Amino acid sequence: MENFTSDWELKNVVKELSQGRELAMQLQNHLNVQSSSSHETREFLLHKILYSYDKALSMLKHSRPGDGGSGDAPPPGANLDSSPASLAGSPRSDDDSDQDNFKDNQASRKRKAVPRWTQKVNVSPGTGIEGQFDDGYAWRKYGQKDILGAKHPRGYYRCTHRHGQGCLATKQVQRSDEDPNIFEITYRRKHTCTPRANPSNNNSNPLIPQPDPQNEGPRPLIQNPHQFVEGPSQQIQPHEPLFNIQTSLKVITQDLGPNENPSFDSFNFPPSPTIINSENNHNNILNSNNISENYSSNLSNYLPTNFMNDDYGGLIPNLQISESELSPIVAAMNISSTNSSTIGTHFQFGSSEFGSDFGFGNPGYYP
DNA sequence: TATATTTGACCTAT
DNA sequence: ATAGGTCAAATATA
Repeated sequence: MENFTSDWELKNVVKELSQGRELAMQLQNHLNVQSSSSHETREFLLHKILYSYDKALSMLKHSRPGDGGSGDAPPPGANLDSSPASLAGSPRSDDDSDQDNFKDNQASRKRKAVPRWTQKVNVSPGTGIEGQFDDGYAWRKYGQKDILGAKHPRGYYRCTHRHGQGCLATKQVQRSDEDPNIFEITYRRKHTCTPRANPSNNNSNPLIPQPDPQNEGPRPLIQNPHQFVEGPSQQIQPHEPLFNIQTSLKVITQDLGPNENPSFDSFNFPPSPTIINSENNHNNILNSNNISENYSSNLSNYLPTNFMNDDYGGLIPNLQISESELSPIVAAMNISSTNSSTIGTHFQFGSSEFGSDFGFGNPGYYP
């Protein structure tokens, strides 16, 4: 077990290191030339580099025994780390896989093993905007609960297309006790709804990644502009490599574990936030080789180039917010950002539950 | 009127 | 028994 449990892990380490090198070279170019690159750009590169190294080191340290890592696929149950405090008790993941206990009622009520991944979104303070991200998915709030030990209630959201299209994707938004500016968003299940190109979104957010129209249909919708109590409706997408950085918001994403990252994270900020994200690309990136390219393009422009969709098992988290609100918000963020604002996201994958569901539509339950 | 949110009750897992 | 997650009626908003 001291060895990498799987080729997959080894590849990831190599990939991370290669990526770090690539990024370092880019940074070098930026430094040499007085290019138009801004500090943010450089900082972004720096973050990426550090992240890559940290990640690689982390993999080396843990080199956990893998489960069955098969090939390139990410091993399903690895937890890298931590469970956020706020998420406290939740994750348990293992699923026994018994599905059995289903009562007749609603399967949906059962907390079964469902793949889930968490992202932390840091929003600049004072803006009052608690995160708004538009990943192109529409969410509808269906509940809110006070969580033991947490100062703020947790909001529960489901895909708006649940009934219409049977999309079972859900997410939970929990505001951090310590940092009110941080929201932990846990996604479950991937979207199965059909995509529908929504012009409005695109227009406003050019940066927004677009999932494939064919696979999943993320469509940018917005919903409750009005209230956001503790849980903003936001969407994050772990998968796509796009990060939008639109304002000065910075998004930092990290994935905790190589295994876990389902996909990528992409955040879209309508306006123009700056995002720093890490990638979790293992999965996402279908072509690992191109990763660097993607980054390059992203880094340079901060614009996403192409994404792939998530096909990764549907783990696609989203942050969503109403655009209408975003604009203003973003603007605010920009301002503040100068100094401090940042939106950071961290992904954590949860554990376990990736088993079979991971791949796609899960069987799980349908309404 | 249609759609989204709020909120208490209900259900399940621990 | 308790905490977390979901449902669904009531309410709010466009």
